[in-house]
Amino acid sequence: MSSLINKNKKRKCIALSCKKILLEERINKLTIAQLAKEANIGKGTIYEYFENKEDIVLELNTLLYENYRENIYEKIEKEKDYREKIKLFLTLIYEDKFNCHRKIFKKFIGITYSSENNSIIEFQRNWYKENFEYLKVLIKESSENKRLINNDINVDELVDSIINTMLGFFLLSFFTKSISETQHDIKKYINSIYKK
Amino acid sequence: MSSLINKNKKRKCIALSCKKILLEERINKLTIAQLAKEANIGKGTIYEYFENKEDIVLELNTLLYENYRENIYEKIEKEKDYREKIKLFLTLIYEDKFNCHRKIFKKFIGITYSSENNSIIEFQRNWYKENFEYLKVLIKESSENKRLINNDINVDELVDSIINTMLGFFLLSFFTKSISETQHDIKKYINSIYKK
Amino acid sequence: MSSLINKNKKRKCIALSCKKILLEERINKLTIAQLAKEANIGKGTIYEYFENKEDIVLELNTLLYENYRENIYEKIEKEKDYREKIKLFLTLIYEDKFNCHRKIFKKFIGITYSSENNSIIEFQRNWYKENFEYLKVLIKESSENKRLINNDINVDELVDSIINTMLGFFLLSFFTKSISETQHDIKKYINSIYKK
Amino acid sequence: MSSLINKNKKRKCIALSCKKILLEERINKLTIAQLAKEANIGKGTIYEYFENKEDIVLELNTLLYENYRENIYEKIEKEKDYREKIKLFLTLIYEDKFNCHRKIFKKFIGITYSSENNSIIEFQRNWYKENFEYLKVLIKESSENKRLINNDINVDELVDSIINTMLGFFLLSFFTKSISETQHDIKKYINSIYKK
DNA sequence: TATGAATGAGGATTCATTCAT
DNA sequence: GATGAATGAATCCTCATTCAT
Repeated sequence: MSSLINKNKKRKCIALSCKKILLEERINKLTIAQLAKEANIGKGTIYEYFENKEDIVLELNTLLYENYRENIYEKIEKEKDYREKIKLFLTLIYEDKFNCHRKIFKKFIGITYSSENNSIIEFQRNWYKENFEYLKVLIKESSENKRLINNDINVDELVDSIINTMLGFFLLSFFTKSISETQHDIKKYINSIYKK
Repeated sequence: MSSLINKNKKRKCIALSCKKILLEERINKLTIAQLAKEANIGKGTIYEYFENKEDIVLELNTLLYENYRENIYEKIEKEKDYREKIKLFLTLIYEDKFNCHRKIFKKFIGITYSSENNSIIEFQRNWYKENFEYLKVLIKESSENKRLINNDINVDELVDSIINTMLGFFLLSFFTKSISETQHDIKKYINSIYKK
Repeated sequence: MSSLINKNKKRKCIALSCKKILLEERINKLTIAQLAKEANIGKGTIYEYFENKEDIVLELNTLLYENYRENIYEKIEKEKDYREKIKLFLTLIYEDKFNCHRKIFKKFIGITYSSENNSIIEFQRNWYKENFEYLKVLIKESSENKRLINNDINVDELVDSIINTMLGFFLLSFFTKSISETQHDIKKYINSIYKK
Repeated sequence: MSSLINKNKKRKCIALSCKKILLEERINKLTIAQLAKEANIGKGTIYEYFENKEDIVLELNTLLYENYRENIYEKIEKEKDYREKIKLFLTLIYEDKFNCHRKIFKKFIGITYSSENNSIIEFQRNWYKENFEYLKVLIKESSENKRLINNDINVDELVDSIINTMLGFFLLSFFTKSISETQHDIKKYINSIYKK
């Protein structure tokens, strides 16, 4: 049992070693040899813990995502106003402290749409579900206090569209806008779904 | 002069040969040798027309995108109702006839977020600009007839958020929803920005 | 007949175009494509005038060597003192105006000892013969005025050893000494074969 | 520690496999595939021990040069007469037993003047220094017994010129003279620097 | 005579993976 | 469990050369 825990620790350790390299290089420049060196272990050892490279990147992404989530959930908790909570939910990723996370998430998206790895697809589905549920609660709470601009809208549909929009903003933030513009525009967007 | 035209034709021809392979394989399984065979030309010939593999995929993507755009613009033209035009703009990509386009676009997104190729970044920027301008016209026209649910919203911000949402829907259509659900949800989303 | 002359002119023209590239790149970076571009002719045309790349470099080397020879012969002619003539014969190559020549000669030596091209071997043999004869005359003349330190030495042997030494100086000038040191040392060397 | 020794042994082993091929082919015909085959190892293995092809040839040259040096130093030691020692120093390379060495040294010179490899330049510099120091000792000893023909000459300059001459003889031995002529002429040359 | 598009053999190099220690 | 030397398939890309125009 403790062996399993150790195995898990080592997995994390290896995956995190991968982070430094991935921040500097594109994924297909990440080599097992390089990774082994960075993690101070033998090349063969990596295969004791991972099936392949994508697995490692998935593990890294999961770790970073969990870290990111904990961080933002905590912050969102502290905020009392629900509309502001929602804004935080969509914009905290653009804070400087998440620069690395953003870069890795970007590369992970690259893999997601290049490979056909099932674990990755699974991760994406879970990401959606989690965000959906979390945002749904926020929206419901917020709509009790603030009136949504559209009274008739189905909450599920609204939540869904917000998540889609959030994803779109994230993706385009790498190409068409600056970070601060993105944050600003997201806030405007959130305001636009509420009555004045 | 005619040589340049021919050169361009050949570029297209080679890029299109790439399509068949790309539909079946992931990008890093697309080899120059395979492509040369498919295009019935020598490996060296490919390098007369393209700098590298990414260039070819970019050309293919551009070709398909232009074809897609012509197609949908034509259809949107025929539609009289502006809200419907917008719906078409966001949903036509999910029609069966664009199945291949969707698959290639997906792979292209994979490259976009994996590589640091400047031409690809340029393509993304142009994609955004074009869509922004096109959609802006539609929104303006539509808001004259149909009243937007949010009277005060800045049109640019609205257009921007719709494009972001459109992109988000597209990306998640590969993982979380069926094509028909996606289309349905997009229509609901568009309706939600108008008064009843 | 005039066709032959033209053919020769073109050969020279192509070979000279090769110079610019060769000064910047190592020989195996010199490509026919690059050369054709520089010479403003078609790739195929080059094969009308040359058998292969080594042939072109040989032609270039020959051209430069002839130019160099004319130049130094002229200068040596002007000098009256025979010991000084000999010094000029060995040191003029290190003048700034022959920088390019030196670089090309160096690359040519690289080819000489890498390939087994017969024309190149022939060129080397002729180079030796010519220099031998030319230097022999100088030595003879000089020994009539200045007394050689070694009275008994066979002139042929002396000439031979000087040419060998000259070659050695040239080769090591690329690695172990500065140009000015080389020139200085050569002069000392020449002085050493004469009585004070 | 013993790993380092083994690594070095393997390097030598690979480099020596290169010898056989190099004796038959020119350098740019020496392929990694061929070399791997000859050395009975995988192509990839070569890259565990060497950076590139030039590195391998440098290693081979170094090995052969060390072997050659040991050999001649031993022989020179046995000779008592210092003038004869010097003659041996300049002529032993032309003995039949060094036929292979000579051929490889020739090819190495080809690389030296074709490439811009720093390690190779370093090798050349060291070669000069070593020979200079070694020959200087011989000259000094010899000049105590035999009187140099030129009493005033600076020993350093004399040594330098002899090395240059030695190099020149070596280079021209591939083109203008037979081995035996070369040996003969070198001996004459050495005699010429001494009084009768 | 001149061309330059087309070629494809060929080579360097990479790197995930294995397996004996 | 850990290792890292050995591997060789796989791939990109080059470039001399040809030949139809």
